[in-house]
Amino acid sequence: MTHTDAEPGAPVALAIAENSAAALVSGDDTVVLAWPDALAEIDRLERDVGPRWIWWSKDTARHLVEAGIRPARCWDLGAVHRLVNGGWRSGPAEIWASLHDLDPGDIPQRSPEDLFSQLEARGDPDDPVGADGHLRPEWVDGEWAQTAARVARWAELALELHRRQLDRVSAIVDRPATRATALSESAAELLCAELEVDGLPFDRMTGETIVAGFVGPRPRTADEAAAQLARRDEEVLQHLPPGATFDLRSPDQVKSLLRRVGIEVPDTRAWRLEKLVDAHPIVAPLLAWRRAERILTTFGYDWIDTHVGADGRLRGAWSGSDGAAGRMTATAGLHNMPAELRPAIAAEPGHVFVRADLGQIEPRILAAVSGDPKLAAATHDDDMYAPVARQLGVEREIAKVAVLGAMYGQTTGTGAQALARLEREYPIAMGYLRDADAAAQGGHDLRTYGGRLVRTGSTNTTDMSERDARSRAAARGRYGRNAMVQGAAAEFFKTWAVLMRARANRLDARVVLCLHDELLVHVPAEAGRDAAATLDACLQEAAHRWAPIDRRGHRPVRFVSDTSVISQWSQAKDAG
DNA sequence: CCCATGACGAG
DNA sequence: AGCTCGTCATGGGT
Repeated sequence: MTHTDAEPGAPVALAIAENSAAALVSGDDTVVLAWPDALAEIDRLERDVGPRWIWWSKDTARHLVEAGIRPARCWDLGAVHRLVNGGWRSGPAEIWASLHDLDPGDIPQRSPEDLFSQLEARGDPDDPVGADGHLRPEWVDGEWAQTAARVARWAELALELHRRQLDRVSAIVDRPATRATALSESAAELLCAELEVDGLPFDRMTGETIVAGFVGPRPRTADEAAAQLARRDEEVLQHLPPGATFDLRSPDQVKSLLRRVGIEVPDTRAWRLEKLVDAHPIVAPLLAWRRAERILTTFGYDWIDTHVGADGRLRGAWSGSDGAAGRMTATAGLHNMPAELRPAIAAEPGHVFVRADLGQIEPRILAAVSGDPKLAAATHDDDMYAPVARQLGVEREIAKVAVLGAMYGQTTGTGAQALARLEREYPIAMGYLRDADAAAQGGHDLRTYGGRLVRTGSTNTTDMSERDARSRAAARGRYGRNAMVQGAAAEFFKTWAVLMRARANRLDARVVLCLHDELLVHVPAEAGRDAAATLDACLQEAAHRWAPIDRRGHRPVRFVSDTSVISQWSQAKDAG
């Protein structure tokens, strides 16, 4: 077999045509192996050599993870494309177009009639590139997987594009961390494949009991379900004159309902109604109805049936970065599960969770990326708002609101006066935010500390009123401000997460949930303490990469986490 | 059937 | 304070 002379970390491109073949390409050497026999060779290479696997997307990674192979190093062309170019789209056609300086707007779409019409109009099926220089959509959609030679070509293209991406990354000279970010973003995408395959331990009995507490027992017939609905509607409607019928699911009708009882509101959002619970006895039941309705429609029995497998794992689709600031995303409600349902996220028998969340991550990140020494000094406190408050000569709460307001572009409220002092005491950090705001308002794209492109996209304001145009620009400014901090925080979080992923294998531990500033790790009970220590060590390593210790043995920016060993996700820091 | 909007959960 | 995301609902369009 070939590739035996490869060095650790040497690029080996991999393409896998599901259930048929896998191609491995390194340098001039191309091998195609039958699937699943190819797994043995991939596994051997991973053990003996440890190459950097180059692939188009997480799809390839999933094939390995499903087979029990957990690679150490990879380069994900899609993930790096999103990093360098911003935005959501990162399919092969977009990657190809970008690296050949072609307009992504010209990427050919496969029109419906092509599905039925003559083959000859579509060009040579062995040639991935069309006359316009773009990847042919038919090739991208599946032709690449139809013969061994084409699978090999697909992997060869990946290897070639990897070289081009490396050049692009090197060209981003004002963001020297970009290369490191490309690696951690690739690893984060691989972690996403593992999160999809592994799933999150979910105790179905507990989950169904919690749901029942909101909406009653699981209805056995359609009539029973309808009766339950009617009963819950009646809890609200009984406060109206008899005969009044309003559909509580329609915000417009709820507005009419409230008008009937003398309450006039521009919208019926919960935070607005909560102020009006004393205005009429119908408001409190209405809010309770909304909470139950959310459980019923989004996190009820259907949700459990759809997303929890027979193995007691809750599964969704994961993405390593969204199209804005680059945070991880997940479907199946994994990122917005109501707190009441968290007891259902339970470690399996003989296992525990190690849970940790980063403390005050965004202001600490701001101190790091802006290089403000005074703000950095404040991060040495466990609660960095305390020293900031002393510096400003205000209450802690005021200081906190002011710092958050500066990062998020707050325009009103009590933070406003402290903002002026913030500008004076921390001019470098505040200047960093102001620059981001101004650039975004001017429609200039930004790059985070880790090198992610943040598109601000100047919208057409010609047929807008002056007021609308100004408020639009202000919103873009806030977006830019926020994205620079939130984006860098996301990069830092992913660095932490993928370090833990790498170290966790030794303990049979698995990262099972990533939640923006929080990690949940599932681990055999006897290794719980060890895993917790490892998680903290990974944070220190991530911190070292972002804020290296200086000549005097001094770490400029300190990062902190709250770590606990628990058996249910609900046992957070206060309880556990 | 697609799309915009409201509403709401999480961070 | 503000920003993201995904999800479900209605109600307007095609």
